Amino acid sequence: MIQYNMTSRKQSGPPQHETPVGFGPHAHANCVGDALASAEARCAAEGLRLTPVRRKVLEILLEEHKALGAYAILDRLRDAGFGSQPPVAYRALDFLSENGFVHKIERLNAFVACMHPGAHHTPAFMICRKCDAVAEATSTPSKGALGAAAKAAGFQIERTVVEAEGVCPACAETSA
Amino acid sequence: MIQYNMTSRKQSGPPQHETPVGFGPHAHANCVGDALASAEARCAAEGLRLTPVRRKVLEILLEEHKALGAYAILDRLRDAGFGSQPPVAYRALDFLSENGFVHKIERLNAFVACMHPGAHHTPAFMICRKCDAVAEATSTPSKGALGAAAKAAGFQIERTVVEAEGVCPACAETSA
DNA sequence: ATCTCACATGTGATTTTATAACGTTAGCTT
DNA sequence: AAGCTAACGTTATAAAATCACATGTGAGAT
Repeated sequence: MIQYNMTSRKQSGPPQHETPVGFGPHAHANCVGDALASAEARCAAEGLRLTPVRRKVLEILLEEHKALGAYAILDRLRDAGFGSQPPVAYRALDFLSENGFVHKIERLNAFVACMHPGAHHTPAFMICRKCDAVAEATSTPSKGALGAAAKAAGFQIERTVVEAEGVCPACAETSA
Repeated sequence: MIQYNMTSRKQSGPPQHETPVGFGPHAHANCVGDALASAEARCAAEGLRLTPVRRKVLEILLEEHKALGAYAILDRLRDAGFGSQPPVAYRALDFLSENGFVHKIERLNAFVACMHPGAHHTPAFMICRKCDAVAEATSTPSKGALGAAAKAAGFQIERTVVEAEGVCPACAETSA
């Protein structure tokens, strides 16, 4: 199994947009630990309460490193000894997504851990329809055709959902 | 109530992208009739079967001119004497969206009639969070930051979801 | 003309996703 | 300790989507 870095910051040539997080293997233990630590730090700094359930949900999403439905998360919460009714998961997910630690993938009715913690950003996602792997990039939809259309129409954009569905490199290879 | 044209083709200055459909009033009877006629024509030309249920669902969406959930559509189907179980609506919606006559708004779990019938396009939507009005524009997400990220990651885009949530001109005025 | 095969529809049941409502608990503030 | 607020646990229910299976229907083959 090849081993390459997940972010492209250190690679040869990503042009001028933010780290398009790639697919494939990477230093996962670090990635989980670092992200959790950074979430804790930010919560402390901003007076947000990263309670055990919330922390566990974030950990689950970081561990899995793919989009999980609320009920899949709930199963894991139950296994870990937390409450097992839907609101437990949904409330944690609400908190985490309001604060940018996780994002909802509308196309899948599922959730992923944020790959650009800390940064204010307008996320964009690449979703593999074969393996459900999800990679996060950043987009600037308000600067392209959509932004122009919004301006022309007098529409004030507050939030954008940008999701691309397709086939990830690994699955493309497998099927070939 | 002001009266302005819905398409911007005839207006002063939309740059070089396709007709960003605007919000607000327009010649609705024509719009519904024309769209239905054009759908019928295209189905005839391509050997697609625009059956009564399918036609009715398209008509409902054109009439309402906003995003409707499958169950809202189902209610109207029942009133019109069609079957009243969910699959009736979902199957018609599947057909219509596979063939580009309607689009699903993932953010709302709802459906709208296509405003660019006939054209192959990658739709983008502006959704008013106050009144749920939806305007359709076209986007070129594969040409911007997302396209670059996909290329860098080796991800093959097959389909994109682009939805902007915000406030439409009418609602912005009302609240002011 | 009728057979047949693919496609479309009707219906009941079920699954999946999400929220409402309400009491209890935990951590702060005073 | 009293009182406040945010978080949690649980029951119940709503909303969105699909499964499974019987029935109907229309176009081409025989």
